[in-house]
Amino acid sequence: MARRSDHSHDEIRDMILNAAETIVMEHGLKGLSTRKVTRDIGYTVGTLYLVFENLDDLVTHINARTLNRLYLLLTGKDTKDLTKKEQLHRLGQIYVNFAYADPHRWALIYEDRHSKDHPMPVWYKKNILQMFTIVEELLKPLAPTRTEGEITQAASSLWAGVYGICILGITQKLNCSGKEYVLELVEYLINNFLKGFADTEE
Amino acid sequence: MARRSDHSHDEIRDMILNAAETIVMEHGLKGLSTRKVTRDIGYTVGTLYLVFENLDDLVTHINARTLNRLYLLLTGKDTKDLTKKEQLHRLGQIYVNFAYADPHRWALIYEDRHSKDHPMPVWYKKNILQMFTIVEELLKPLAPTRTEGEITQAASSLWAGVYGICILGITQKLNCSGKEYVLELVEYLINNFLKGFADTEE
DNA sequence: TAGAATTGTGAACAGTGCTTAATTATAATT
DNA sequence: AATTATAATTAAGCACTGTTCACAATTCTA
Repeated sequence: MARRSDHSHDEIRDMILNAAETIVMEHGLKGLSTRKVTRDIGYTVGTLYLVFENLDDLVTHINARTLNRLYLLLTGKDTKDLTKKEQLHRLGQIYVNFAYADPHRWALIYEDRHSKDHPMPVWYKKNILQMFTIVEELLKPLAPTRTEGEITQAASSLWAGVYGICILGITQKLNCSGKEYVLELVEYLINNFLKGFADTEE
Repeated sequence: MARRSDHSHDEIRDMILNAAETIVMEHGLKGLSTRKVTRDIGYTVGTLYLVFENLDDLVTHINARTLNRLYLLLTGKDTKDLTKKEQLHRLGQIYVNFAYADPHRWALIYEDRHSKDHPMPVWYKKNILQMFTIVEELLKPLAPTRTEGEITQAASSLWAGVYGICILGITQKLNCSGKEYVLELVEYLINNFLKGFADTEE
């Protein structure tokens, strides 16, 4: 059959993304396959390749969604009554909670390794780096004397660190992997880092 | 043919590990397959399953090798003339250099996700955690008043952070991914962390 | 209503992990 | 030395994978 128009191009795109996301949440990347996804939405493999370049492309788009969701969470809460330092800790908590809420979906962001032949799309890399700018904005007022380059460096350093704790926790590579313990570790890292970095106590 | 005895059980094991490691170094986990590995050593698939449980088991053993190599590097250098703080920085440098020397092989450690059905073998988890104890030993004299639990926490927090920087650098998820920049970030993290953590300047 | 355009299919290709019956070379026994 | 037993290795097979593409089915246009 053809042009069933049961669903528009964009609708199918969304259906595929939703179905794929569900599979990932339940079974991780290993459980994801083109046939499963399209079977779940009542289509066949070929259709997927009308909407996405290939499976990697689909994964990239799932991750873009995840990153956007996370971004909204991180920037959403009203935190004007908190000090910058407290806001940074809050950021860490949201991050860890997000990761632990759907480990598979979150970890997928860091599972797709883009080789030299298949590099990250530019728009997607922006999505990734967006994260760090949130941290930069919070670090700026904590160290007014620092240059922009130093702020960038500090944000990269600290937030990559937070990520590291988080992923090692979720993949059971720490001596203790419960969410509470990971939250503690993140708090600990931020605290100590700030003692070395911040000019003020605000 | 049978019982060729061209190679002993253990020899085949090593041949498989070597061949697999080579493939991983050149093409990453995605390039690794049972057929390729066994073809490379002049055997057929079945033989692999005589020596390893399955492909995941093989990967685990590759990683164990990598971890041991790394452990030897981290504990090998004579650093008695350095302060504890300097030794910690040296540790970070060795770690980053190791990762960048063979990114695929190093990253493989963090690519095998063990699910609940297939958890990490206990002996292997020990291999992983071994890393952190090196850091603990260096942190102890820097903060003599802290309890053992706090030292463990600090080491986990700091070294998971170092790992995070490293993996995000290698997988191009930082604004700048050169080795030199990653070395800077690691130095930065350790420096600031120690300012918050250490009791002494030694 | 005929023809053009588009949408979706599903078979095919080359690969994957893993299992297992059959085969064969050696070692042990008679 | 001939035979039997044993263990090593294979090759075929299963159910799956990503990806492509000639074709079929449907709708739009003329």
